Amino acid sequence: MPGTKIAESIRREHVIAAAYEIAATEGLRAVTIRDVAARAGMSTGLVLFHFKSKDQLVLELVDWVLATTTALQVGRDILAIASPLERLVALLAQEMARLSSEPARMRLFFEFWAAGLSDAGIRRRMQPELDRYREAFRPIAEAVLAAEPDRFPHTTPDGLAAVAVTFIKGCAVQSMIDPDLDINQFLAAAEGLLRRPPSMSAPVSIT
Amino acid sequence: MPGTKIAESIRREHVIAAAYEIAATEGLRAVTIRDVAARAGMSTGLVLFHFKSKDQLVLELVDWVLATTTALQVGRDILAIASPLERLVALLAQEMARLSSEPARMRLFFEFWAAGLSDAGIRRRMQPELDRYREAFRPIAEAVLAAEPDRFPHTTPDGLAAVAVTFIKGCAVQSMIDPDLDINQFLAAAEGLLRRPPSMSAPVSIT
DNA sequence: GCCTATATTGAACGCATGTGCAATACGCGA
DNA sequence: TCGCGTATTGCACATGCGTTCAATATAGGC
Repeated sequence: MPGTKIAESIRREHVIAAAYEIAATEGLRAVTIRDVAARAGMSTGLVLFHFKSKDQLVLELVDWVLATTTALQVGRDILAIASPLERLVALLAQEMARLSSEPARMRLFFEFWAAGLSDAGIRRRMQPELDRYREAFRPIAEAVLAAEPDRFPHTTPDGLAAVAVTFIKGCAVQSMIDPDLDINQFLAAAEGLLRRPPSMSAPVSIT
Repeated sequence: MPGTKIAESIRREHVIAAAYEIAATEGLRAVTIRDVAARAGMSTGLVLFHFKSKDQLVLELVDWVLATTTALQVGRDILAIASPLERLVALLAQEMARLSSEPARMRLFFEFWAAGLSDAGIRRRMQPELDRYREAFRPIAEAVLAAEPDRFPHTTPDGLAAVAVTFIKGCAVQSMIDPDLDINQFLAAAEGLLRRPPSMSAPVSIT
């Protein structure tokens, strides 16, 4: 006995949300049509009516996770920092704090990452987003290199941007398995490594 | 019609090797009793005779992968470096080169990592190994802090060791999906960040 | 108020998987 | 040579999965 009709866009949102909740808490392996349908409060057939197949559902879940994970926001407070290197450090601090504050989301992100290695469809969705994220670091990386050319004799802006992103990824990976990771302690060490030794500026504050 | 008997230890090695080959190339999801048995050249029943269950097989595969992945070798050439910070940089370079040279192994490692978040059995096997790996960085981290106390005012040896390991993990994660990653370019940027600005030493060479 | 397109249901099918098990072959000590 | 414990086989079973589909309820145009 079919129930009341609901707008397609709302149904799709409910399904994606249900799939995300299951994937983020129990892993991708636990995402089944039946469980997703049950959590979304509908029948299994309806899920496959709105999403043609399970693969399609997973791919749209990838898009949904990426849209809320790999968007780099460079706020005015960061742009206002005069020293390029300090600006980069501040941006690193922001991203590490942001990504490590949602271990469940990062955990799913990396599960997709691993899945993308053997699943061409997932890989095709993730690669452009990741490239865009790294590219967002390029302007600041260029400024850092221009400010201190002697310090980076063999470094390209792309290389420095890649290093920054790698550092963020490492932090996110670590925080997945260690939710109590002390980000401040972490940043203090990173800051010491990055900053010029004779510096006496105050530690970066995380908002 | 059963075949010739073979020593149990050899059988177990064959099974683990077959499981590793499948997992490293097609992902953990592709590891099934049947496929592992086929690749190892035996029947499905025999696999479950030597390993009581599939979970048991996977757990032993975890051990096998960890044994050849998270062992930190600090050679004499690195110990001979006078400057603690240069020693740390050299060790980072060695580990990044080592781990990124085997993307298939790292890929499986991180798949276990993700699996450990929802599978307590896998987590219990990995956690001690990872702690040991990080602990291996502690002596060098202590030396770095002792050599330049002004540079790291709020940093503990554990914190610095965690940062070093995180950087390595980030590099390994990156190289998984991007096998053509230019490690040298990567290291040049990292070196510029880590080293004291007026330095004029030669780039670190990777063996 | 009917009628058609669409949404929705739940059962059914086919397939792959983990596991159990009875039958059988092997190697070794007596 | 015989017998016994162990290794080995391949099939059968139950389960869970993705997917299909006929039946049915809903909403909106006429």
